[in-house]
Amino acid sequence: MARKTGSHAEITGPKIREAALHLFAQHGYAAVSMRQIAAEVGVQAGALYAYIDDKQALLFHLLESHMEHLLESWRAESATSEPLARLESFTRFHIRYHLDRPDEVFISYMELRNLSPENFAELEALRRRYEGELERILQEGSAAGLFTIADARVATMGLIAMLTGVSTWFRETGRLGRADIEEIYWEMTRRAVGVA
Amino acid sequence: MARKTGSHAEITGPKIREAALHLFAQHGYAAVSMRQIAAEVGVQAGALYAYIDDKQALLFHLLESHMEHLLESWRAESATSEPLARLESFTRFHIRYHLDRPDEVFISYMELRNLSPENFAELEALRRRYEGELERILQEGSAAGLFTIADARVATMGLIAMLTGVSTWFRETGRLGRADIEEIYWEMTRRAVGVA
DNA sequence: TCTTGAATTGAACGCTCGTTCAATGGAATG
DNA sequence: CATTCCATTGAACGAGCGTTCAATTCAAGA
Repeated sequence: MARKTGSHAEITGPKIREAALHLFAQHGYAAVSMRQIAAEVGVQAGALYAYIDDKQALLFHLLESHMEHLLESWRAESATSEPLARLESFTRFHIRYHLDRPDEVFISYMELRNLSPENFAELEALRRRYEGELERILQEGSAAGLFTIADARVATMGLIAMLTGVSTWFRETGRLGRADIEEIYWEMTRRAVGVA
Repeated sequence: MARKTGSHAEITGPKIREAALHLFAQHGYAAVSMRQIAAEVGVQAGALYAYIDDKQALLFHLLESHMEHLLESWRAESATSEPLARLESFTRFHIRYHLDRPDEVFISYMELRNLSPENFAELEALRRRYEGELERILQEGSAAGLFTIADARVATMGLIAMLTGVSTWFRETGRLGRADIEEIYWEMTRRAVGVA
């Protein structure tokens, strides 16, 4: 047998990315074999290479499109309002987005070191752009006398780490719902920048 | 040739753990081969098995002793004083400890999923105990009316994520020194729990 | 219905993996 | 100096790795 009944590039392509995303998140890039990905898709390992150049490119494109989609989504939601409202908007967006995509978030932080140097550099740039969005809010709020922040860059890194961390422990079936989490984290964020 | 000149168990044993720690942190557990570790130590791969049961046990013992040492160190430093001072003490301790051991910290957060279920459970328990130390401070401070916290557990997770995150971006040669970082993070922590 | 081309198979490539173990040579003891 | 013991070698094991490609079969357009 060769071509399978009902086989289509538009179906198999996305399926490969989904399977890879899920498996990479679960076991780690290095621990997942092309044969495992293929099995999840329902094809033989060789078939994957009609869709990807190699394993490395598969990982890179997953991370790249995650970061690009993150940036696009934020820019679509971000309105040009005053700093405090923008900070609240960013905080809630970040939490929501990260809770919605635990696999993408996980591999974006875990698998950076498995990228080739060039791919790593490109992803770093995207990550910095996203961090820059928050940093700019903090700087503008600071300049306007609304926030009291010793260092915008450090505050950015601290807040992003805190907010992103939610995806490592939050469980949909847990004691608190998403709305509760959003509220608590927003309060902590607001206070951290010196707004009572 | 067999036994090498100057070979000693007390030397090779620690060397293996050091090499593994460093390589796991750099490339990830799954991406590092026993032959790579052996090469770093300066022996053949087979020699490692005089010191460890298998690769999995090597990882586990690295993570286990890191967590145990972290707990011991905190308990040695932690005095029974009032909550705000304890919180400050914890904050500064956590930052200092994590900046001092970037490799241990890295693999402790990255390689949990490469542990067998039993080993994972044991490490989770240690991690929870450490988190519990902070959570208790927050609860006591809350009960004493010193802190204003919506949920001690969520605040714990948020603060630990923020504080631990410092080790992902801090560079010894950077713009700010350790003392600066400690100060800024302590201010953010203090504010986050509602202490002006 | 026939033809063309796209999607997939399955075998094969050369390598590397974690792990075992008999053999061996240096260290330690007396 | 002889002996014992310990640390290590180096080859070997079977398995799995990422990747390639000729062969094959199904889908789709004429």
